[in-house]
Amino acid sequence: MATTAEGVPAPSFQEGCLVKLNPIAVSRPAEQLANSLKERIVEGAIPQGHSFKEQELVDLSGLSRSSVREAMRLLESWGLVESRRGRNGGYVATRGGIEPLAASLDIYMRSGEAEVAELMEILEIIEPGLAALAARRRTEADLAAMRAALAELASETDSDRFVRKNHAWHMALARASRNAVLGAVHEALGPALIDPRLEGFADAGIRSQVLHIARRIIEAIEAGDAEAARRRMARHVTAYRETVEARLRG
Amino acid sequence: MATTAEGVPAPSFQEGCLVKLNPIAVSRPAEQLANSLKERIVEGAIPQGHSFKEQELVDLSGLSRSSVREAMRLLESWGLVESRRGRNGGYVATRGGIEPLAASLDIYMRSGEAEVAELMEILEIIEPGLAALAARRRTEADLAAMRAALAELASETDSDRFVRKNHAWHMALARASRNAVLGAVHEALGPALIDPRLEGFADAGIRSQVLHIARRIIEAIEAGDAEAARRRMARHVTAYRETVEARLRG
DNA sequence: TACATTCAATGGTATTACTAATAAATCGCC
DNA sequence: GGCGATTTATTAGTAATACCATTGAATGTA
Repeated sequence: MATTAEGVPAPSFQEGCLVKLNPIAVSRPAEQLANSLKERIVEGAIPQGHSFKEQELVDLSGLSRSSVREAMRLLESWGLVESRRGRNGGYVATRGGIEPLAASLDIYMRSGEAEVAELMEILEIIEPGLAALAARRRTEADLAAMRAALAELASETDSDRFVRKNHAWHMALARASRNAVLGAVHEALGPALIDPRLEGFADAGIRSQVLHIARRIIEAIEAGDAEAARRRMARHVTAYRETVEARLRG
Repeated sequence: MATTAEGVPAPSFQEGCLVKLNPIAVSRPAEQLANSLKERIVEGAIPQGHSFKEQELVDLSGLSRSSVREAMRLLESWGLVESRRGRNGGYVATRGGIEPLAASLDIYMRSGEAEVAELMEILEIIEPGLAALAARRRTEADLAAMRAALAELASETDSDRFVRKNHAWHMALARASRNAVLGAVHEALGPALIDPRLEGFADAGIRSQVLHIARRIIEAIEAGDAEAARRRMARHVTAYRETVEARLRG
């Protein structure tokens, strides 16, 4: 992104515009600096591992140390820099990992923005896809992890813990899919699905059903049969949704 | 989520864990305050619209104004408070909207963390689901928006703009699905899918194919035929992925 | 009453001082 | 010369303070 001498991001996509008005004057120095640096890090103009000094940024931007620090805290919360104290310290540009995304998902879902019904829809859409991907890509380690999670699940008789361990096994499957974004979405669904109204939900009948289909899904994944894995998971999740809906209505 | 007396989030899903160590002591006052308030806002203990004064938080927390402000900036970046200046100003607790999630997705995807192949996988998994949901829930306004987007698409002959308008029509469909999370994921995919290697990709043949299948999908959505919409979209996205893959290889 | 002015409350920014952590540089001992 | 302990320099973290900018209520005036 183009920037002015002050390091403030210039408005983009307005080159041909004669009267350029910024309807909402952005007015916040820290935010402008943060966005400017964000763009450069994201598009690679600032390489991974590059280190800034706070003072350096103060001099370059003309802002106060407070504002520069504010900008850096934003970048930090976006996972784009890490701060290091002491001699040879500074802010190191780093690859934005999956954590900030997972945190945002977590907040969004737990804020009650998303209803349980919406979350179930997401499960119903992505889990069959994840199962299919897992069938194509699973390693022996993935299989071992899934089997271990399944064994944990099989030995659980408490409803509440069963629900958590069920989620753990689904997470093992998601990891085997090697799709980080969908994996993060799936992971963030977990806490949000623990609805207080579902207390004591997983009775013996439900537990045995879940265990049975889980075994069949793992078999398909082990065999590398993507379509079978997808189909079985789809049936599983749909059945789960219907049971949950009945429970929430009842 | 459970919190300690200090408001620091307790590690979740570690119930069975005997030795729970927090490897990195959280040590940061601002972060602790931010997390504490985050939990309370997310779980509703602090209701929407509740207003804090900066000074109030300074007194309650015993931290300096700088640290309190730092915490509030974090909450702001999470979309959980909005700051208002002037008399009767303060920080107002607000529902965390979809924007921070969309921003995180945007950063994650544009950081090169996600390969184009991974993004195509996501499309292939969620778009058929979105189409099915849209078929069940579309309003007349949704249909009008999709038709308008389609008309825009039909009149476009430039490859680059065609790709953008194609994404716009898919967005209209995603909005009709009324699933905000998947909609946000889909929206964030857009910029990341504009790969420089796909310059001039949408030639006349591809454009006419895309238009044809788009019309058929809209027909299915209009008819409320979820399965047809899903099927047609699945075929469409798979075909699109294969074309893109061929192009990227060639 | 209606409008303009003043004033008070509050977040935004800047400056300064000090603290804490870290790694390089130095010293002392063998 | 080399190695460990100590010192020192550099840097981010925290705090305190002053002032600016914005907002809306309170006040004054026609």
